[in-house]
Amino acid sequence: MAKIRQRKNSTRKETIIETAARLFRERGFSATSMRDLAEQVGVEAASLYNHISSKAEILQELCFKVANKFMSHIDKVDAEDMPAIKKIEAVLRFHIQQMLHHYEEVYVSDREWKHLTDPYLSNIQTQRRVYRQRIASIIEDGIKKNEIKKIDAPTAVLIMLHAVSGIESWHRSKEKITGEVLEENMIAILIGGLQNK
Amino acid sequence: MAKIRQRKNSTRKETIIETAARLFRERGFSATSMRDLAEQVGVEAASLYNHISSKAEILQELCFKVANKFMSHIDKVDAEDMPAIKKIEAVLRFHIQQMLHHYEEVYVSDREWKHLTDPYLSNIQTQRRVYRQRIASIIEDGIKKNEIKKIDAPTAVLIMLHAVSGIESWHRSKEKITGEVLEENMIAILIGGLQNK
DNA sequence: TAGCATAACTAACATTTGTTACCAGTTAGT
DNA sequence: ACTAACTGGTAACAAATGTTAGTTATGCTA
Repeated sequence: MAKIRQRKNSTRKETIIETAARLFRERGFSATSMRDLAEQVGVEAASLYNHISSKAEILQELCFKVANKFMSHIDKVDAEDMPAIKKIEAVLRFHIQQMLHHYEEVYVSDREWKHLTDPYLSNIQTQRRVYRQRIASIIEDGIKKNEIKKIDAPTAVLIMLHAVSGIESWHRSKEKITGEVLEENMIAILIGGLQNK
Repeated sequence: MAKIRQRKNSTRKETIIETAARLFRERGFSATSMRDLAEQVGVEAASLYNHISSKAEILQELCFKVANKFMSHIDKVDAEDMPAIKKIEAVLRFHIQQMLHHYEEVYVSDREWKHLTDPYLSNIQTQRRVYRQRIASIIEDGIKKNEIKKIDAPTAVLIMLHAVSGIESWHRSKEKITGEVLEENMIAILIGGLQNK
């Protein structure tokens, strides 16, 4: 009887969710069937239900894991005492690094959260709204202190966050510059674009 | 016998495709069924096939319509005689305006092209690659002429194009600034971020 | 080695899916 | 008025979907 291929120190549930993240990224949540997932895991579809309770649960775990990670990071940054522009840079760098090193789950939770159902859907929508609002507040603070250009803060947030999701193209491209260089380039353009000079 | 609700001067096929664009944006291509679409159009699912030949065809039409539009615009811009940074600005403004005024189809073709099947899939992938490459070339030209910061051109392209897709959030937000103000803000940040000062 | 929890399998389910076949009104051109 | 092209409806299809039930194999611990 074929056992689930256990990747290093992770439970079977974690293995399933990691694999699902990859498939959800490649094909989207709706276009990924439980049989697709099972095949990639090396098991029959029904066997997945020994570890997870539904397809929806997988997406929930992915989305909330990522949401919590970003939320607690901005807590930390916001508590520190530094110029607003530095806070924005810290948040941006965190996003870039997460997209570099936890690509699949970050990308999926950003693109596929719409397929959650209530109450999880409302919950994640609220979290996303709050999160963007917090970044906007930091930007507005930076504008007041003349660290940042006089621009519409929500627009700046929208640009920042969406620009980062472009790292998906980087992952799929052949001739990659290194992650570090990518990060510095993105910072140069985006922080350069926000900063008052 | 219920007739298709004819919107102003458009054929039935166009009505179907417009409605499909809206649903594909809201729910994604895979999560939109032909029965969903039929209901929104005000018709039975089978009747749709009097006007289109398959679900896939709808996505194809959307994707290639948008791709052609962007491709022919960059042709025009590239042929003109202006500084590289101005060309980039022109391309960026076009993207912004398209996202403002043809939101559904632009957004859908950007997000859902992965669900095309060959030969359309390969075709669109090539077009997208070529398009990004052309923008990158303009940027590299601008760097040579010291109009643009010394940055990695493909990274700049990736930021530009993905930032624009953030306009989706703007469409869904309550307290909207006007489209014109949004455009100027995006230009300020992104062109400001690229420009050598 | 016996026992038990874990995790795999097979079979089947009720729905939903995209699509086709076929038929019936409607409309436009002769 | 006759015909042909349209455009709608109903019924049905095979395949795919998420999930459950029931059973069997595995491997750890006593």
